[in-house]
Amino acid sequence: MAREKIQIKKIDNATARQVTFSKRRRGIFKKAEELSVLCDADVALIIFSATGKLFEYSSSSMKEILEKHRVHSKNLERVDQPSVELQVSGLGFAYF
Amino acid sequence: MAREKIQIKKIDNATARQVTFSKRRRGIFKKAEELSVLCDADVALIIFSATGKLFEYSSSSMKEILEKHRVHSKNLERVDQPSVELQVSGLGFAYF
DNA sequence: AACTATTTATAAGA
DNA sequence: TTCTTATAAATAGTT
Repeated sequence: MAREKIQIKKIDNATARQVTFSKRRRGIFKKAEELSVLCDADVALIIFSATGKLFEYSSSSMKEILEKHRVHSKNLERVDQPSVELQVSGLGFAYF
Repeated sequence: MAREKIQIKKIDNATARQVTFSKRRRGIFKKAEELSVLCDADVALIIFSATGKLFEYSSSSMKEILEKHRVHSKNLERVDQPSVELQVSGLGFAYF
């Protein structure tokens, strides 16, 4: 989202991909934090880099959020996609 | 990020909070999807609204990502914050 | 739900 | 990797 518009597909160049990963990882962590604060939501974000490195953010206890998630997942009711463009390779769900 | 700059604190008005939650939730799901595609990363995002409703996104199998996370968490090595501004109430970690 | 002024995120370059 | 900056994208307030 900057000097030039880019296509959302895997970045070929490994160095460029690493740079983008670092920048966007920071960005999404910030978004997660803002969402949790602004909307009083509980947010957990887990990211594994292509090299297997783990990065995580949680607005409260990761352990508790994942446990709450486990309980909710037991009684899944409906599914929802995040947006039309993201339905190709991504999976968006909403459980109630 | 729009007509006026806002402070990152809980939105008082319940209706406004719900609207912002919906907008930003879509935004962060998109960011999660883009990050996973561009950087070949595996991403899991779990959001509980203030009313307890669960929304989740995962670039691949949520179950598998959480299992991989569980294994990684067993041997935590170091901690890292996402950004200076986000250290107040948020928790940012990186395990290697 | 749609619009748009403005802020924010970020791609490319230094 | 950190900084800069032009531009794309997200979004706050409004309708």
